[in-house]
Amino acid sequence: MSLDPSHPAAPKQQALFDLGLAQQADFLESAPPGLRVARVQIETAAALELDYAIPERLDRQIGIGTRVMVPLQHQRVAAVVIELLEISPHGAKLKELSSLVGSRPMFTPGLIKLAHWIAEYYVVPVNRVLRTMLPQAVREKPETFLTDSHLKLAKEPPPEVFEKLHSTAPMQARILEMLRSNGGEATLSQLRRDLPRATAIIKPLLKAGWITRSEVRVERDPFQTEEFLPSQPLTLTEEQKVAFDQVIKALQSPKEARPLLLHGVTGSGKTEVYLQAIAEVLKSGKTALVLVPEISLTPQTIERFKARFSDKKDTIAVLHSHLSDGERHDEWFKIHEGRAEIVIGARSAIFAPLERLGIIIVDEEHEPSYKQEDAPRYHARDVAVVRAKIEGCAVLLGSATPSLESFHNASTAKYELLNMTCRTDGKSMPLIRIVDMRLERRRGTEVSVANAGILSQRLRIAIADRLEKREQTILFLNRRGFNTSLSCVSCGEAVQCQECAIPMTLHKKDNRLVCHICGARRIPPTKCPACKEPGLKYAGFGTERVEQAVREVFPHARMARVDTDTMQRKNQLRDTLKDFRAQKLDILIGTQMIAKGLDFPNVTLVGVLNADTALNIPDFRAAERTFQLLVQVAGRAGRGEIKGEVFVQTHAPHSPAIQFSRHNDFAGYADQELEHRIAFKYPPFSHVVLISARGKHEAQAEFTLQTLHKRLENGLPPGTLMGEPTPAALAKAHGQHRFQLLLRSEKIRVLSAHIQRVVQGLTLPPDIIVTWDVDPMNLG
DNA sequence: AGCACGCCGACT
DNA sequence: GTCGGCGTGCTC
Repeated sequence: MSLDPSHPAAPKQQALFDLGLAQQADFLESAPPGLRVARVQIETAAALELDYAIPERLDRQIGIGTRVMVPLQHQRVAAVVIELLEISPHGAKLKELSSLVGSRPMFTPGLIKLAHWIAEYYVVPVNRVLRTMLPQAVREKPETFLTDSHLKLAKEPPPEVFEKLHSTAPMQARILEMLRSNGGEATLSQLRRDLPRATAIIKPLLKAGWITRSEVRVERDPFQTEEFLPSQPLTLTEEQKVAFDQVIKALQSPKEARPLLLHGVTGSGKTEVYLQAIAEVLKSGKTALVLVPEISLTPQTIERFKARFSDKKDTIAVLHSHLSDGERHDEWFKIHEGRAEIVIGARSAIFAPLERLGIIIVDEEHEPSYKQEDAPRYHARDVAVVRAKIEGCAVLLGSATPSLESFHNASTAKYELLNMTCRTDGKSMPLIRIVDMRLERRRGTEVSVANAGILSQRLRIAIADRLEKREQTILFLNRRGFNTSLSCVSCGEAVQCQECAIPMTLHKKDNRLVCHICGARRIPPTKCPACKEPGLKYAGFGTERVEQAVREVFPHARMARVDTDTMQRKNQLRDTLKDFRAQKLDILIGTQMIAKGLDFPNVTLVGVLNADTALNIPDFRAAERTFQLLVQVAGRAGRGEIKGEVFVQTHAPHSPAIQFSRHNDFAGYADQELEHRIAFKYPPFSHVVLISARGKHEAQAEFTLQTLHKRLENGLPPGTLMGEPTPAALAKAHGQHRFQLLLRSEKIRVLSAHIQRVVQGLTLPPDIIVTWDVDPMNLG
């Protein structure tokens, strides 16, 4: 991949084509005649389904999923057609649809079904779901493409004309020459690169008829400046072949096939299986949808797809949060107009309007980022399974550390399990060494004392060894800042944020205490804000402190810190990772950002500085998260020729998450964890619904939730376990007090329906916000 | 009686 | 979401 710095925003010229082309309504052939009534969902009004008559002039242009404008009282509002009928029960009083929005249905019938499923399952109004399904730019400014003027030499001007122009209008002559040397055509923006005033100069030429002008669309392509070296399919290992054959079977009879769960250890070549499966899908004229977590949606990931399908890389559409509105609009329309065969994207790409879907792939299916944190609070992996069912296509979930939900579904034969246990390079998994920091502290070696338990002696020796061998090290710590708390020696209180109930973190670079929830900053106090005594003591360490410690111990090592504090500048992360890959750096210290998906062949040592952080979160998934994190982080070590080594520093060396990750023993870990889950009726043995109330007034928030609790008790479906309203783990955030209520049930559809009933008749105090989350990923 | 205000249901 | 109907309660 290379970047062309000369015209970073230069529109891609190959993508020019006539504006009118895509607007032919070829989908109409399938619209059945005789259905005169359209049932629509009003976009702005929750659960408002109304019937409208289809006027003659729009006959056969209206299908399920068409966006339309309809008269509603005295207004004209946007709506989506969800059903076509012969007659309406509302008979005579039907008004007529006003007009179409866009030149073809914005939703496929499958997506309309999916929207209703989501609405019911997650207890959200369907209009909210439909809204989420379209990117904002598509919803608000559909079909607003960037255009350019395509200029063509209409006829070759005779020499005397040239001569005359040269003396009377030299600029005009120059433009004619430019066109001639460019094969008789060019775009206006091309001309303007050399002649900024070209727009005005071409006017007389157009008038005289020497050139013609036509408006063409220009794609805003997020990858226009990048080149991709074609790659060939790799030879599959035995294990990959077995997995691949199962995928092929599913592709051949998708309606009978179960969702596939591909459990492949890090480095087992899951992506190669995806790529070859997609190639099969494309061969049969179908399309493929690939979901990846936002964090791994890096240029490297996309490069891999574009490189493999380099002959048709223009048929790959990419959807993620770092696109500009314009780019997202154009990528979406590329899919909408049927010009995309492969879509790669983050969570919301599950709503890509692809037709003829052959397969949906969800990579890293265990990733919590697939859960949307605001309404509709859907889980893209679960939505993918439902969409595949609706579309009648195959669905493949992949992970080195499957979620227990998916693993359980595989154990109970709802899903089909495909295992890949070996690395493709035949290398063994890295050695994982557990360092008991309690012993380390007791031992009190001079270095560990100086570094307040940040680097164990064993890890320090290992780093020194790598520095000597010119191999690289990654140090991982899931906390930013210097110290993680500032507490009073007298009363023990930690300095908290005014708005949130958490201790503030010291960021030494600008000597401020920072709240990691709301971002509030304050100068560190010298006296305890609670008891007014002096004597405040910092404790706990973050990445900033680690960087200092490592610099003290290894003053000559070249290192960089990667967290949101250091990666503020655009492209800074990319540049740092590039330097690390080019071995201009010896040590990379960082948070989440460096834990996942990265592949550096020369990294032979990974240190997890505090494996306990994730373990101590009050959430029934804390251990599962820790296990996943350790296995994924360990996967960063030894991707190249040399065997990797991982040091995991912990105060809880015997905890199962840590012990099982040591041998990369997923099955052992899962068995053990599932015993807990079944004992406490937690997922996957139930579905959880988390209801919360928050507001400025603590008592009011609590009372609201208590009232809701009472209402839920009335007619609570049998088999539902309902807790009591309790303060949330984060009891106060952004100045609002938070309470929560946990419900569990094996029959989530029944519970959802009950919550729907209770919630719809709810009138809330104006300043209290109540939310409900079906299958939450965060309890707090 | 006349009017402001807020709640609630209808909107096709 | 927005509008209008209707009931309540206050003012003239």
